[in-house]
Amino acid sequence: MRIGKLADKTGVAASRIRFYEQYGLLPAPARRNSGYRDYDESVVEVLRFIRLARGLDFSLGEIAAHLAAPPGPERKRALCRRMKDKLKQLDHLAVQLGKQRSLLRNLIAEINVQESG
Amino acid sequence: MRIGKLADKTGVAASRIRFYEQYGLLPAPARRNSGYRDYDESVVEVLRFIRLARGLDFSLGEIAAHLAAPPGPERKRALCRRMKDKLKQLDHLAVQLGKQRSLLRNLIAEINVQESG
DNA sequence: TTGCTCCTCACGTCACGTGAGGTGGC
DNA sequence: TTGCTCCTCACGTCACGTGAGGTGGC
Repeated sequence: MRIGKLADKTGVAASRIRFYEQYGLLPAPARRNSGYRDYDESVVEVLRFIRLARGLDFSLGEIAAHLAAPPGPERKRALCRRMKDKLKQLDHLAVQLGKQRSLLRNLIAEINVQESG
Repeated sequence: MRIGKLADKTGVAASRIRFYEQYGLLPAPARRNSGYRDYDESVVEVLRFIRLARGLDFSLGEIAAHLAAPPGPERKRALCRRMKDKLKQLDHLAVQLGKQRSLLRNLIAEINVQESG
């Protein structure tokens, strides 16, 4: 399958797929005589995993570390650790975001009381 | 006052202050014979405003637009509009963040049930 | 003289998106 | 032939941080 089809199937833009390949996240696929990339089905699952992980704000480096490790209980534990760390980061972010929002609401309330600014 | 003192007073790193000057957010200060920047007190307030606005995730472009406009009721209305827009963006972000967190919690729960991965 | 502060470039960061300029394939 | 897909560079994005290499000032 060509890159456009893969992009449609996974919801990952072709330019992004090429970027992941260059970055080393994805193996270089076979090429047709024309030079077009020719993917098989197995990469679909990998790309969907990457998409999920990116959606959870994992960096490409973290994703690469996971994909490079051999499957097994050790990798599973490492993944679990990463996810728990990430959850803590997101919790912290949520707190920050809550502060930003209440500060902003206060500022909006204030500005409507002042004479000018 | 030199840039180091200004950095201490405002909590904004000297490298960042220079960057804001180059970007056009801050007016170029006077210079001593040595070439050192020489600030007066008035810039402290401006920098603190920038710091507050950046903390609320306003872009430098948005901040520049506000600072470039002449003070008065029109600028006040524009600022109010910007703040309300920003609040909506932050509300949206909070929703996204909530989804990310619950997805992550589910994944963590799942992985502890599976045999391996 | 020492050591702290300051100066100006210039490059790196992160994860891509977007052209430019060219070609394959039905 | 048309028009869609694909190719490879190379540069832009955003808001800085971090050197390199040099100098002022007590």
